[in-house]
Amino acid sequence: MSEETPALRRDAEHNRQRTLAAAREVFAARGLQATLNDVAHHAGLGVGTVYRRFPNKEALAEAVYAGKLDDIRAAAQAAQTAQDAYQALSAFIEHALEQAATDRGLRELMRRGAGESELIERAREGIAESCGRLIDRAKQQGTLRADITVGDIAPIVSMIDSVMDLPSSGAAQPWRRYLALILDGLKAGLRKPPQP
Amino acid sequence: MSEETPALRRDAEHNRQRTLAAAREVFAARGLQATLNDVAHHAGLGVGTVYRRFPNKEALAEAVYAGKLDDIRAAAQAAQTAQDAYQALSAFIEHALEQAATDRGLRELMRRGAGESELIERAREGIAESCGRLIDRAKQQGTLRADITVGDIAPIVSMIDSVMDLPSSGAAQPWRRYLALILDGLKAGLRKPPQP
DNA sequence: CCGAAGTGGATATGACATATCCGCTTACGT
DNA sequence: ACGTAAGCGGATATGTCATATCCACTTCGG
Repeated sequence: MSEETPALRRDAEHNRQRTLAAAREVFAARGLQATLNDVAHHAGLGVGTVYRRFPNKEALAEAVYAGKLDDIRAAAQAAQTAQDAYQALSAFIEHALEQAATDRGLRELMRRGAGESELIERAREGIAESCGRLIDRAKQQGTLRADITVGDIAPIVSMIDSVMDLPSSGAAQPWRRYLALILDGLKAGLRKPPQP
Repeated sequence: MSEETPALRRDAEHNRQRTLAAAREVFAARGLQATLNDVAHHAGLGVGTVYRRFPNKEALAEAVYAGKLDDIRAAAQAAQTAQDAYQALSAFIEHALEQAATDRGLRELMRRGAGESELIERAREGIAESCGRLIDRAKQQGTLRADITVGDIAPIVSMIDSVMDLPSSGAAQPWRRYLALILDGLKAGLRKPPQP
């Protein structure tokens, strides 16, 4: 409330946008370890210009990804309205992974541990809560294995993530195959009966 | 044939062994990015001593992991003798992942792409060949889904690997659960029929 | 007991990313 | 138009870190 932004000069604002756009592209293509020099050059600007608007890479990354993470969180919340919870959960996971598939920076951000980025932390909380609700509901509907918990979502996402980093030889989006395989394994009532 | 090793002095040979042992421990615990300084210190030796025996970290890592990789390759070959190919394949994958589970360095080595280490390259070839045979045989025996290929093994291993790197909260070896989930998904004839 | 082999660890070297600084340029209110 | 505050560029200072070397000293072993 007290943080009055003094309004940027028009060219400065323009360059700020160019910086954000460049950062989005560079982070997506080369990951967060890309240099602010890289970003600046890709935007056709000097490094100084970038540092004038963003104190450091962390801040720039937050500006770039805050929106995307909110979208994902919102999607998890929106999934609550569906009547088939298992269906909604699957669709949400696939949706989230689609974002990750085209953005290496987002993948690296998602891999960050607990205290490494409170931006992620907040997103994770919201998403976990929504997923938890979906999971409970899906179990009640008898469509999800009873032994699945919220804690399984992160590992599953991480597993598919790792496939995306592989030097994909062959099919265009191999991760979809593996995701389908796993999601299928989560379904209730598909097990072969112990012994006939 | 022409490479005559001039036989080390007794203390030197002893230190070489200490270096290898320390490297095994340090690489296993902290990964290949650990410094040769770390290794030397952990062995109670000076850096110079380590560099006298191993020209660089790469060479030390090869000395450390050549054996382990050969073992894995051998296990893949040995699996051929089993009569149930699907069973043998599952067991082999689990065996390989058990090695990876306790050795971060090995995990990092396995993640290396094609041209990054010809040590891995050779191991990969042998393993791929053995797995290929097992896969073919399992399909013939009707125990493996027909759409699975050798190319699926690496991604699957990579997926489980990624779970091992996660800040495991909860069960001791979460990866076994996920491996079981996936292996189960590879079985033939478990699909729910399209519609009753 | 002597010379060759081995040792330690301080340090040179080289990469590399972060962030700053300041002379010059540009926007824009008057 | 013009003055000035805002903005710009990018060379470079700074800091970090791993690799590898060097050489005075120690130890082995014939």
